[in-house]
Amino acid sequence: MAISNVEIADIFTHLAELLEIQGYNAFKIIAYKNAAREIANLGSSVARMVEEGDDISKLPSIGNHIAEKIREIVKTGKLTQLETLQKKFPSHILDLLKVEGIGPKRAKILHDTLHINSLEELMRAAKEHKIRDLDGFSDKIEQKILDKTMFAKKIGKRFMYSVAEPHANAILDYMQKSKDILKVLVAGSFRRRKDTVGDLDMVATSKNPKKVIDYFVQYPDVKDIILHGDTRSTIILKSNIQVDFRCVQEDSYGSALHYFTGSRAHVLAIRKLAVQRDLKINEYGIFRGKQSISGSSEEDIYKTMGFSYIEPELRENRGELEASRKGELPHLINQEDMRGDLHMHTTYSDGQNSIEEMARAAMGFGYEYIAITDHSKHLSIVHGMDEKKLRTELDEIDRLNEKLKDITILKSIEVDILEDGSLAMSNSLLKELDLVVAGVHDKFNLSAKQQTKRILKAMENPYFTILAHPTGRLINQREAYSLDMELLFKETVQRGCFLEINSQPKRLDLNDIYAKIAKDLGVRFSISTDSHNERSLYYMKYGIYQARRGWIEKKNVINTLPLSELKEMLKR
DNA sequence: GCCGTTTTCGGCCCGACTGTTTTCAGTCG
Repeated sequence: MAISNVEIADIFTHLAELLEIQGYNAFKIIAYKNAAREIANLGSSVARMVEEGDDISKLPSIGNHIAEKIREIVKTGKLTQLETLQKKFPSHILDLLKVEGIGPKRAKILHDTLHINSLEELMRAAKEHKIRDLDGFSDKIEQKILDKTMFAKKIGKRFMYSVAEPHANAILDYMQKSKDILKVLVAGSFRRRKDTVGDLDMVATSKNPKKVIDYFVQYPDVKDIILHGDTRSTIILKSNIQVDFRCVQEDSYGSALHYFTGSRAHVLAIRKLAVQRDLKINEYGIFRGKQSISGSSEEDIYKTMGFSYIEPELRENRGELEASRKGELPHLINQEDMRGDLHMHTTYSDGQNSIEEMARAAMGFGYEYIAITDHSKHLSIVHGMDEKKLRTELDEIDRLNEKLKDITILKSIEVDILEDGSLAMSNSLLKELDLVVAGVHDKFNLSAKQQTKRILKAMENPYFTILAHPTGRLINQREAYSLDMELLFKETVQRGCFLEINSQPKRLDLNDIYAKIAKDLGVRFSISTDSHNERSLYYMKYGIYQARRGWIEKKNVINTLPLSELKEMLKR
């Protein structure tokens, strides 16, 4: 399997950080970081481009030097320059940078004078008061390091969107009660609906920022106050989520919101364009000389720079600026577009509610149809159905469709794709179903070649309809299994199958980057909840968020279709 | 190391907060 963009990007990030600690030219370091970001965001596989002889030095932020390094990485799987550096600096030294208050300069001093290379060694040195007398340190900084090192070790993970969400809503609610606040919003990756959130960024307007900040740090759920200035503050909640708060005057709201919504890559790209036009953009507005010419709303910012409004989910510098300028931005899908949910479980397998309970709950969402997709019987699935049990379930669905007039229950199954690519249910039964959702639930460690072959073999079955959670990743728990994604996407289109965007908060699989690649190759999707009880049907919104980040439109999604059209679509 | 609608050289996004700083370096986002 060729090396992934993320792995290549990581190599350049590590290279940049190690060079930074060594005190190399700052702009060279920025160049490596820019290259890393560009590669991580790229829609197509860099390794594949290299193998096919494309000129990667034409890519933004990639010149001849970095292109040569990339070719070395693709060819050998590693970068000699980085290996050499790592021999000099143990890999754990980069952990020091995760401690609040330690940047490259202080990390270098700690390494050079006290030979500190890990968080453990840092903590020991701080406890023994060896740090306070170093150049650039003090007893106060030493104490801060001691406090923060504990924290750095605990964290290091991003929070799932659904975990951050209630905290974001609660603190937003609290801030709205301040009488000094005019407007307030949660910006950052949360507003961009990213599947994981590193911290929460809040932006507010007020005539009296100081008062607002003082109110902010009194939030009852605060564990620690990191920073407490006149216009900004940073706190840590008891849940260990960091919240950055920024307060500006009302005529700067648009630019502040834009800046703190990010992404960094998106904002930097626009700032560069501004510089080319002799303008300056900061969080207070767009300036020509000292004259502010824009800033009160985001629409204003984009218009001044010659763009149509760009939805937060698209702001990743993945082509949205060019698309906006050309008037080719997608019309992103909305929750209201959904007419049904095509993946859910009942007590027939590992779900907690009956078919009727699930159907009635779905009616509450205004759905026209649902598909019941209980598990097939297989070693890895608890309470999976055999043929007899599925037959019983189908009979019950017939009775319920007679009884319930406002919703149609489609007959389906979540069938296992076995290691040899066959499906764990006989075709004589599968052909009676309206659709077949199939998924991989074991043998995650096959090689990319084997895993891809397994799934493509399964798709040869004429009753195969939708591939469930295509990469199997679980956020913060399990990596995606190795697959040749582009081949999978092309074959999916070729065979008239569909890919799922699974809305479970810990799955969100396909993710945004793959969804966009797949869409561009003509793949159509099902966005479904994989609900195991009636309460989780609302997960649909998380799947929609992920789809929007993947530039997905209503027309790309089959469960936005009216039932009659959906049925046509499901015929292979 | 990258990049170019005055440039193949000389720039590189921009500002707030902290510490102990009397004018700024380091860090962070």
